[in-house]
Amino acid sequence: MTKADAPSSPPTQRVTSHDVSREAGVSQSAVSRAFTPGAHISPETRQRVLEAARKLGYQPNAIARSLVTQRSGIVALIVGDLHNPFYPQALSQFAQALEHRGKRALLLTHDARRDVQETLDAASRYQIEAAIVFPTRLNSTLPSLGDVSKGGVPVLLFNRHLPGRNLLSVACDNYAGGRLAAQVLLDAGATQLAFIGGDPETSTHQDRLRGFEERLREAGLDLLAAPSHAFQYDWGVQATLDLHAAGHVPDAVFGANDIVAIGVLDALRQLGRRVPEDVSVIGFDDIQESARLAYRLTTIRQPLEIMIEDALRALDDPRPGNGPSLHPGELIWRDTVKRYDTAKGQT
Amino acid sequence: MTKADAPSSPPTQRVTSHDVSREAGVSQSAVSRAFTPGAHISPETRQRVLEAARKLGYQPNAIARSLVTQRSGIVALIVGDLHNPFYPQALSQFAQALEHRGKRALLLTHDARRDVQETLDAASRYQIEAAIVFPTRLNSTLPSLGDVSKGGVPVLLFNRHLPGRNLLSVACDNYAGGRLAAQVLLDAGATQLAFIGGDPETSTHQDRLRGFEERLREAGLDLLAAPSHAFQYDWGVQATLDLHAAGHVPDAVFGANDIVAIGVLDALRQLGRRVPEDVSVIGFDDIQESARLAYRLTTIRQPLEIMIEDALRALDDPRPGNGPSLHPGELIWRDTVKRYDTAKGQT
DNA sequence: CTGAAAGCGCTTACAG
DNA sequence: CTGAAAGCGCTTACAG
Repeated sequence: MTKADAPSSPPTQRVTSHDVSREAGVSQSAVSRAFTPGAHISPETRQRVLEAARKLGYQPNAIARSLVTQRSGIVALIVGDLHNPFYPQALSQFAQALEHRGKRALLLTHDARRDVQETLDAASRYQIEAAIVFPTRLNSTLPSLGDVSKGGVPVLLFNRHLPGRNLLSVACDNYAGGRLAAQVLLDAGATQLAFIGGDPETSTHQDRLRGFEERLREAGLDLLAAPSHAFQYDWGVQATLDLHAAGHVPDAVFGANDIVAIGVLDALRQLGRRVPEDVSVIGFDDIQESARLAYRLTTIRQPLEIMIEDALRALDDPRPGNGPSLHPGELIWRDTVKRYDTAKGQT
Repeated sequence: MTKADAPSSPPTQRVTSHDVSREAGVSQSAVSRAFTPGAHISPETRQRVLEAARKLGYQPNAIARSLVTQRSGIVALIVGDLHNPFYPQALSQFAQALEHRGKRALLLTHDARRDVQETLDAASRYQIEAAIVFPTRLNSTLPSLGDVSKGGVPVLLFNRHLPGRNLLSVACDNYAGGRLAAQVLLDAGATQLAFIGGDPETSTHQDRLRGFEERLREAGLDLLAAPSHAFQYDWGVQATLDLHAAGHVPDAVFGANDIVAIGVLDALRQLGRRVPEDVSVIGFDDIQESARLAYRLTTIRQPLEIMIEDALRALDDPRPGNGPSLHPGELIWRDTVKRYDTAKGQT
């Protein structure tokens, strides 16, 4: 039943620690110890084992190891649709950070039609040590998420905060970011400020809006408008067009994230409005696309690396009360917000 | 030593098939059978087991199953840097397609500093059934890749073709795509055609260039220039600026991929050249960004879904001679190439 | 259809 | 330091 091997290839079939022990003339335990960092084994034996292993092309079976150690070393990365390029970037950085810690990332997708719980169940069969959930919209699936968290495996929400839940969470300080966006726009001399939202059910949308609106109110200003729908380019375009069609002409727009803000910019250009002379635009995330010469979007950068480090740290010590960690966003000045002095000159 | 449990949470500790068998009053084998689709088990017993399982929150241990069945159900997805948004998209679609087949994706990163072999070794410890490699530049690591392929686990290169190697490979027909790009640009009336390349060591770059150049030559034309460096936005900008600075003024540019072509567009705009009136631009891939109103890039779309299906099919039957599958690209007309009739009017 | 038992490839007390 | 042995949680012949 074995397929004919290519001439030069070894007789294959999986090579196990027994094969190596035979080759090295030691016990199977010794082979195991040779591959275990802190194990009690003489340097000579280890050397002999390692050589035999190399000769046979032996790689320890991580599956078997997981079974006995009860630690799989696997962390689940659960992603929804990846329309927002912010997430792929986070994803690969997570995978890399996990590897640095000797762990592996199991990639699972989650579409809106199914419950996240299903995906988490599937993941739990692989004895994952933790799960990191990249959100699209999670609201509909909140209840079940809590259970998993209790069930033993810590679940961490990336870039979302679910108030009142016993979930780990790492996010940017979106409220402060919202305030910062308002501040920047106010400094630019804006008085007619609009917020083009994303998915209104998400904490990112809500927190950014709240911070933005609050800061405006402190300045004695009301929001010109705050339509919301989805974190998508098309929506940014549409909302901007609608806004102007309805006679609401902003002199500053805060896009709920960069993808939306880029849609805003393209719509503004189509409407013949000059950025930043006629209208300032600021976004959130700082994705690659925002730096294109065609956009040069001023935005608030999420400190991805720090957030990821923090996420992994939190997962190492998943205290139930290890509430959301909030990281301040960083203002990235580019060309879509009127400069202070320019504003002064014009006001 | 067990940590104190939260009040409402069950006594936890992993629940196994033995726990379920006890609860259901059957043997452990019966529990196993209840969770095995085609197994010989009476509907009643299965029902009883399933209920007990639900009650206890039992999930079969996929790790243990893998050990005995010798099939992990895990496929490694090995990614380099994800600067090109084409790959994240492919990545998540792969993960999804694998799930549809009951398999899981193990996500591994590969940076240019290390050998792909290391990553493949790490993956093989998890008894992966196959590996799919998303390239950045693979040339330096070719030799080792062949070995793994022979070692038993099929390795498939996505979007690259390594001639003469015993590797599986799925890619777009880049040669034909190059010819198509030339055809489209010739039809637009162009006579001064430049190719802005990507990484010159990659098959995608080479094949697209070859097809492009060949078609030009058939039309009695020479390439105006064909600088190459990397599949990056900044390079597209730089190369275009350099080209013009050197006095090579193209009336058509083929960007080796969309990211490069978008850089070309931005540089052209900066130079004050009108697209497509003064110069036509075509790209390759059809990433999301290409559809932005600011770009509306005419491009050749890679048939991602078909390529992925084909990749998974090939992995199911990894015949050594299952050479590269080539899929034709699809021309996506947008606004960066002069229309035929327009061209006619102007020529 | 059902259960007892062997065994997948490891790790880890336990003796020596 | 080293080896023999038990056991991680399953699947799967083997009898019945």
